[in-house]
Amino acid sequence: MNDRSNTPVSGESLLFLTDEQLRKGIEAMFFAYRGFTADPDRILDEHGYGRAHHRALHFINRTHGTTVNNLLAILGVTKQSLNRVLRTLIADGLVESRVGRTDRRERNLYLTEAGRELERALSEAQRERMRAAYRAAGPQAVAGFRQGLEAMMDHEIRRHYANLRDRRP
Amino acid sequence: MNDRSNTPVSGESLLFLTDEQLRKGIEAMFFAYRGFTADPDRILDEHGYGRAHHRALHFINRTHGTTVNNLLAILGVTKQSLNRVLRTLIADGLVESRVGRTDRRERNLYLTEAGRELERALSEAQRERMRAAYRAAGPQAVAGFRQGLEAMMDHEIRRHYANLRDRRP
DNA sequence: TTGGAGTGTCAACAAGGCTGACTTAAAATA
DNA sequence: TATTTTAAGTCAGCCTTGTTGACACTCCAA
Repeated sequence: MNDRSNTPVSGESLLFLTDEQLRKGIEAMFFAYRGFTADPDRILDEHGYGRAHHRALHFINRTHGTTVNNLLAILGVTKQSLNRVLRTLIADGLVESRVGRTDRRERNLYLTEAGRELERALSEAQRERMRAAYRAAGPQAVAGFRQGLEAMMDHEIRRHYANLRDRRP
Repeated sequence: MNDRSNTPVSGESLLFLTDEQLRKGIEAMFFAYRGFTADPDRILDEHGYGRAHHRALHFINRTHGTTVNNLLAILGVTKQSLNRVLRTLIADGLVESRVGRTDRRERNLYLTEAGRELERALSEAQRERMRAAYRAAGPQAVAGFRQGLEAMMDHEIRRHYANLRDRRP
């Protein structure tokens, strides 16, 4: 329809992309994300949880002792929405909420042993999928894959992500 | 925790990936998908639609005259769920549903001019994001990006995707 | 002509988003 | 010290989008 030409993406060129090529990328993104979440979704379902729980577990595990406000910023949801999820995770003994030491208004969040166990099962499924994808795509594709993903994030979120990356214990 | 080593992914090696590297890939996937849907989400919101409407518009546009059953298979939702979305799109005059000519039980779905217009706005936002990502990642990353995404899909879905790709008019 | 496929619709429910209003406790500040 | 702001939690209510289950209609094909 609006395709400019049939010129493919050539090695080192100025990057002419047809609408057709872009459409394929868009659909690949859609289907890939579905594949990416499929395995955890099955595990979560067995426990009566959803993706929202997975996200919370992931980021609490990744930044031990993070505060509720911090989590809100990363996840980009409302306090009420997150609270509903956190409440069940705490009630089920997967997450522990401790009053902050320096600022007693804050709550620091930690995974319990049970929480770590579920998180490990979820992330292992996802890591395995990621490994398989990397294997299938080949070593030379790995860098390009990550670069493409990072370039697609919103800038502020990418900053967030970069900060998180460095702040690791 | 379970990191095997600090050995990075090396050019042509056997692909040893640390858990840390995999975790970064997992988070990149999460944040990238959010960026990927952010622009269309804003447009959809102005029209009172959601992502479900976007998906329907996309695949009807992409395979003109597709049947409801076809769409169900691609989207992976229930008939009832899709029907709710289709009903509003038809009522709003964005989608036309014509009784099948060869099999009058089937309905063939088409975008109206208004439907094409919205679809174009949505996909243009997404294409622009994709172009920017490719530009930022650089030409040598483009192939790797697509390969990584395709390798992450479920196999049956990838077949679907491949078929769709070839069946284009 | 009958069975089954494709489609549509009704009802009811759940997850997980949202807004708005309000409380409590603690920290920061005037 | 008194006041304001901040962090967290909660209640109520709404929306979208997913789910089941039941059922009706059309119409093709055996």
